[in-house]
Amino acid sequence: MSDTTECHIPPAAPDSAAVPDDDALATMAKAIAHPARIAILRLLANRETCVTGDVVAELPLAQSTVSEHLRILREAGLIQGEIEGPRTRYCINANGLAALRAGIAAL
Amino acid sequence: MSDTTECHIPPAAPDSAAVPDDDALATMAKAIAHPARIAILRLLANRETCVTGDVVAELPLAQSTVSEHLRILREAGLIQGEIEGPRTRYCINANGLAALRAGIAAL
DNA sequence: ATCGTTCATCGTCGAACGTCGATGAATGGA
DNA sequence: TCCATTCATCGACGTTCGACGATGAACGAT
Repeated sequence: MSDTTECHIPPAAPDSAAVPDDDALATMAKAIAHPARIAILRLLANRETCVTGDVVAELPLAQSTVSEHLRILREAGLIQGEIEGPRTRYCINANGLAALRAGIAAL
Repeated sequence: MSDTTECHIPPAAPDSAAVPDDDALATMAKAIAHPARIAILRLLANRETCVTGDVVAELPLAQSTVSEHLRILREAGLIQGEIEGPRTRYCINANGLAALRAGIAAL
């Protein structure tokens, strides 16, 4: 059942795209308010292999720094990570991204 | 010819919605990454009177703090201000907001 | 010409951010 | 069982942010 080559996003809500409140929107905006985190989002959107080590290899930053950026994105709800043995596989959280878009659209 | 009750947005580009580069996107995202600035954008979107003093009156912040927030939004290209005698009238920059939406959409 | 109003800018101070190296927990392989 | 790999967390350090009061420039009215 486990699929190690694909990040399986749980079904969750299909695409309700609920508009977040101001604080949540500010948090999500802050999450993408850094070039490194934008690069990470782009990386996760364009690759199916989204293990932490891969992200570290693509960025000119220390492993601890990348881990911190991943934490910020995860806590903002824009990505999600699942532990996979000794490593962690990250992927885009489509719902979070939809909420961000909805929040911006509602401005 | 001068219209003191309406913020006349210069025609500019209709709605090209060019996707900004990562740094510009990060700057715009940082601009809305604060509840007070989100509140200001909402204020400017819902009112036709957008003089600095009005914004100050609506927020629980000092005049200098609001002025700083307005500067950040202006430099990010999300709002624009025109001097009108002793006061300054601000309004939404539709093109900047469209660029932000385009940048988020392209993530 | 003088005064009051309006607003941007400056200086300051504490809090939060961004980065790094070091450390340690968890896992899988030898 | 022991070791190597992977990653999150911690502590430290410098930078940036957010807030304020004070100051001064620009303008209109008297």
